Amino acid sequence: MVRRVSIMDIAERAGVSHTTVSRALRGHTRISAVVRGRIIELADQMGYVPNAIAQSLQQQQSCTIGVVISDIADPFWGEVVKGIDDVCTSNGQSVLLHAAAHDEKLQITAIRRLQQRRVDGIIVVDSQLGPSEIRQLEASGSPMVFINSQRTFESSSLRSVTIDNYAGGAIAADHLVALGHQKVAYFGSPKRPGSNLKRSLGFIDTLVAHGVQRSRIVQDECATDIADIDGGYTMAQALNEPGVTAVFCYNDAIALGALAGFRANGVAVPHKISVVGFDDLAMARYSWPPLTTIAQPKELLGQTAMHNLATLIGGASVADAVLVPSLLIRDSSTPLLKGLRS
Amino acid sequence: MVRRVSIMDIAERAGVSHTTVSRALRGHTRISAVVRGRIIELADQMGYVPNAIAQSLQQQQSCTIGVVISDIADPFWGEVVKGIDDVCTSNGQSVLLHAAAHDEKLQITAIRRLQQRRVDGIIVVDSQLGPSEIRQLEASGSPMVFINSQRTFESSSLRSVTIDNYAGGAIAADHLVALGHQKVAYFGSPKRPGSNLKRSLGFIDTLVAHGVQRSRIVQDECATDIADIDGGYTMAQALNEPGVTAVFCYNDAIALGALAGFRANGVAVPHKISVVGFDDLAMARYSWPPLTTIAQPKELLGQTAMHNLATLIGGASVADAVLVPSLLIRDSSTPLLKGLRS
DNA sequence: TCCGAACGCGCACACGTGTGCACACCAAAA
DNA sequence: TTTTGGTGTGCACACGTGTGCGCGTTCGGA
Repeated sequence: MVRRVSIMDIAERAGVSHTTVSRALRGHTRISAVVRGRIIELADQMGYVPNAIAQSLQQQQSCTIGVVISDIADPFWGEVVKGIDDVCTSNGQSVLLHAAAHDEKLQITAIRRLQQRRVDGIIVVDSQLGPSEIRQLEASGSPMVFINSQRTFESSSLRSVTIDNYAGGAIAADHLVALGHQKVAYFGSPKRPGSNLKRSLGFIDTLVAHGVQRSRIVQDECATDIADIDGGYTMAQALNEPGVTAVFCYNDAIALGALAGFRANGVAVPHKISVVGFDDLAMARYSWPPLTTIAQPKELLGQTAMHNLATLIGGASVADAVLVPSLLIRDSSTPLLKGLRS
Repeated sequence: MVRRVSIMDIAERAGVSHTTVSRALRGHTRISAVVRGRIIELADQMGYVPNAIAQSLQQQQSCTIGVVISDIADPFWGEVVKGIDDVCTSNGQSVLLHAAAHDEKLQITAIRRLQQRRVDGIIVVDSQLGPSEIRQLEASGSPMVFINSQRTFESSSLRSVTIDNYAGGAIAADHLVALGHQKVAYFGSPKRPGSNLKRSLGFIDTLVAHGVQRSRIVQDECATDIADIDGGYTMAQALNEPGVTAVFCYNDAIALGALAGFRANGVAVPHKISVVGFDDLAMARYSWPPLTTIAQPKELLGQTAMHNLATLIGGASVADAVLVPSLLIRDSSTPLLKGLRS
């Protein structure tokens, strides 16, 4: 941290007290126009940059938001963070970023470090935290909002913003059943146990409600230590269930990998098998074939979380938010009959 | 910022001065074992969280790194930030993120805000800043490192970490010429004038050196206000030069869009046209066809920048770093003869 | 001329932490 | 007993900023 000019330095040069400088720069009333003018000019000329650290200490607020994120390189979370950052900058706040892979301990230490930095509030993305940690965090008093938490929790002070994963799974099932598919697969992600379970449950329940037999729904999961897209590729290659005509994937990354995996196996999408993703990544529109997917409002997710966090910080209370996903039909899914014809 | 227990509170409860508490918690010598034990226990029991803001003010360093980024949702920058964050967390530092689109003014204001926060150093990614701004920033005294800056600059104190864009373009040209292509196109990105120019120059110079006539090299550019991938799509659709058998794209996003655009036009890749990208995004391996590309060491870019920034902060000096890209041959490029045969 | 009000500014403190210096205490050596 | 040296602790300050309160000055009205 470079030594920089302070209001004391300006005060000395201007022949006034630092109090006067502070008031002049902050546009306080009851400072004579001449003095104010001279101080402002002097500050500019001396290259004064206000010390936000000292201000934070004095004002007891840092105007800083902490964000704990499982994987910053994931394009999905990138869009969410963009939404957060948008609201932050328009609020005059800054974002303190801390990565913490899908791991309880890492997330807790990240949160602790943010609390040391006295952030005004914290957004945790893809949280793996359970009831006991939540209770502990409640006690710490920091306003917090969880985006797409992997575990549900009850809390009076901590809030969540979530996509309706169960509904998303149901929409995918509706879509595939409407296309005539009767034997389907689900490609899951064990790294996100909560949302994975809900998407699969919504999917399976709805299939069953439409009369699909449970035995005709097969499930597979990625290894936990590989990237989603690689997992999708290997699951597609490994799929060895005769008669499966459609796959619903936990997310677009898995689905995009699956497209490549099926292609490598000579299984035509969508003619032999339909593929449905989840998220609507920027890439999904341009894959081959363009991916049918359950779209999440990614930036809105971040913006909503940030808005709710801001009201929490303001002392008011907000409700948990649940955003709804929507079906985006492209070319990777097709009616069964058309598929059989080919 | 919630009111939290301070070392003064602990001191009062322990019946000692805050000095003693501070020393006990920091593991200072010459504090009796009994007193230290009691203080540590008390701190734990009272839920003490050290105030990093006060520490920063006292120590004159914030242990915080500012990052200015053009687009956090861009998967390329996501990987770079990951590299930065890795080094930061292992150094015990935090990352203050500020978005600032491809715009000089925005980047300057972002830097100013980071300086107000008294970050120990700043990394600017995809900078558009010219000599006059650079000189201004030099005067501010903050250690800074630029990753893939769009404009070259001379500076005694500010450092850069760059991929060798010219060499990357040359590699692409070598590859395509070796495959027998004699009429080629370049799909550029005006949003990044510096790297765009270098990649195209390296590409064109090398083509010419290999005997390709200048008139047989066509160039196109995205609109500035749309996403890369959309731009690639439209450029591919608009390409109306008979005889062009290969395209080198500014980056993978444009190339992936181009793959879709050619497909929509019924132009087979690589049989009718070869496509080469730049970056090696995670997706590039799984596109159809898998994308030949000039790979950048993305995480290494971030790590190197962070390492160099750390030494700069430590008062030592470092040299500018130039990392070399490498050719990754996949299926989107193919020999011309084979292409003609189909 | 006198008095109250408004104005312009500084003193002193607070925020939470770390540290140089001094001081008190105790044990061992002279 | 005095000196020396080491040990454990507190005082007072610093970091840079904002603000309640009080003091001196000026101005307008009676």
